[in-house]
Amino acid sequence: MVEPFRNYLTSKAAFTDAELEQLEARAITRKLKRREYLLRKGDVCRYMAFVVSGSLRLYRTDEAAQEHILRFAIENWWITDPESFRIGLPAQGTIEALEDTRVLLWSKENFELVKREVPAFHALENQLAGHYVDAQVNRLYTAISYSAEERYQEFVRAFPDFYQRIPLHMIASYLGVSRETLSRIRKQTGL
Amino acid sequence: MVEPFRNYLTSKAAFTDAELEQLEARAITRKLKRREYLLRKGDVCRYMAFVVSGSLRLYRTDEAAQEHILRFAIENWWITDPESFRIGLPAQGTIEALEDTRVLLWSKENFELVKREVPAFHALENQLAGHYVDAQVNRLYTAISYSAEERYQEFVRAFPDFYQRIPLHMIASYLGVSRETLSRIRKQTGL
DNA sequence: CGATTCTTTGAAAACAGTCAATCTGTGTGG
DNA sequence: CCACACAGATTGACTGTTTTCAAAGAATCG
Repeated sequence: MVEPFRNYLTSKAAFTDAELEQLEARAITRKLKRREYLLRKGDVCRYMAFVVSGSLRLYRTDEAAQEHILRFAIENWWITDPESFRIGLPAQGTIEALEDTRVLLWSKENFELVKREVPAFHALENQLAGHYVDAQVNRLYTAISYSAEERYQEFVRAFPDFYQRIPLHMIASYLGVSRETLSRIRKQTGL
Repeated sequence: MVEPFRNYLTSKAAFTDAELEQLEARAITRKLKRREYLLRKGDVCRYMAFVVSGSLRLYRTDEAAQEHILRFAIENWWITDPESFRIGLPAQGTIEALEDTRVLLWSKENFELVKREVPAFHALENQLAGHYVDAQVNRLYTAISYSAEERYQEFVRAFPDFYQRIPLHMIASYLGVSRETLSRIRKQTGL
């Protein structure tokens, strides 16, 4: 039984004990050491992951071997390579643990199954998916509309939990600026 | 009966005549003149729109009154303000016709209803929503990883239909660069 | 045609990236 | 416990890209 996952679910909606057990029964647990990969570029992303503890990043690598971070995830966040998980094609992204991390994993089959078995979870998942789309649109909007400095301030505002824990050069990568530029922005604005 | 909509649907999946009629019966038709608004910032986005003919843009306006285009739509595309349509909150975005345009509109209630009534449409909608997320992620990736020139080339490659029809300053807005910069990029690369 | 919209151009300034060096803190092995 | 390696952060000098402002040219609409 995974306490943090249960707490997360019950904070979001009403679930019976039987449902909670059902959800956990369909998942497998996995521990990752810092720097370990949950998904390697080119492999099919077979799992939807819930972060029990620790943190991860999803990034893509360009022709010049530069890494560009698409998403962070800490406790109580979900993470996967959406395209690869959905269609079963080789992933463009890599998922790597930033700290020692514990995740719950559902295969696509089990994830679909458990959504059918537990309607409240299906509803929650729909809500999260919608929310994810909105967040994605907002991030795109800031990317095309705001300066590097404004994007950084927005990041700190929106994710205070992240910026205490995640190396600055990764935040720079997430924002689409060089680490040097981010360093200078921070100096100018006073963190 | 709306031919282009029927052609679109039957090209995507198998629908019976009854289903096609059902789908159309739940929609209303609307004609927009060039520059006319389908949605104004601050109003609730009540409709999911299918573009029968013409074209539209979805954009947001920042504090400096600059417009930033989040999405274009031409024939056979869907468009709405996703956040406002989903939660019923005032829209941050504006939807405006770029040409004289014909759309089919479903209210949220009718859209949900018709998905329940026509399972094949529900499945199609799920597929499109997934595809939309993937496209959104890819666009974000190009925004944080590529130069203005690379983003333009990618745009032309991905949307040859658009760039013949849409004013360049709007493409610049979509890409997140000034119109002057786009003009210079085009000169350098030879369109 | 006249008005508006759209596109291009030039010059200057602001912004961001690169390269190279240095500084900091952390943790590991001897 | 120290020395060393390593990852992360900062800084300076330089280069390159992009924006801004102002103006003019081209295309299109009514």
